[in-house]
Amino acid sequence: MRKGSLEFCILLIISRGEVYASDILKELKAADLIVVEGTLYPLLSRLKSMELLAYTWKESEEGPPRKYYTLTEKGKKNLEQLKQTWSKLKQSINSLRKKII
Amino acid sequence: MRKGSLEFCILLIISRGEVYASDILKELKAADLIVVEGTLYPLLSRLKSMELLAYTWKESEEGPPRKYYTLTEKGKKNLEQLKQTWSKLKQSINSLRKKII
DNA sequence: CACACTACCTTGCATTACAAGGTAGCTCGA
DNA sequence: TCGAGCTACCTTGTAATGCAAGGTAGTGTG
Repeated sequence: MRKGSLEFCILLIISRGEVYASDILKELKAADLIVVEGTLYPLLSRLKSMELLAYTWKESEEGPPRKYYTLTEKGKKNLEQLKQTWSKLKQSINSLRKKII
Repeated sequence: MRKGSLEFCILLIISRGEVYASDILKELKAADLIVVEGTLYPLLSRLKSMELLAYTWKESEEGPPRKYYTLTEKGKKNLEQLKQTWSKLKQSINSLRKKII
């Protein structure tokens, strides 16, 4: 019915610029969405294998290297799709709320 | 993360007046939400066992009797909760969309 | 009385998210 | 120089959600 709004959020965040997992978790937390590592990593892997995301390893100045993610062309298209899906879902729920018998 | 927007939709529909399963499916379809029987019936049972819904059997003028559902007090409270959850999710996603780096 | 229709429900599977736990590189202080 | 702690990655097992497919039974109609 709604195909995971989390995926939508992740793609939104990555669309704004190269980030690595901890960045994403921070952004989600800032937006008041609680997500844990055990959810995020498998999802990133899945999106990678679906070719919606690409990553490059980058050295960090403090600690181990990081995987920085970006959207592929396919990922950008998919994000546009999800924006529409989301907008439709909002409309549907709105119509259910307004329609009082 | 979002605890099923479908449950929200079902409760919304039932909150507007006594309905039976096929009514709900029609309403969902009218709102452009595709749901099938195999999804709806187990969900209704679950909501019943959670005491959010109650039903009464009613004779039909054409065909077998129907289960008409209504919200319990608990169900009404739960629906208010879900309205808030939904509103927060919308805000969260909005904030992610607006915030362009 | 058999067939079609309506309305109920169940089973098995795929996907999604979480809790919990595990590996390994890097830095810093003793 | 080495080990404790941090950061960052990932995996496994489990619960919940939703769908596809199929099944049961009452009712009306030709």
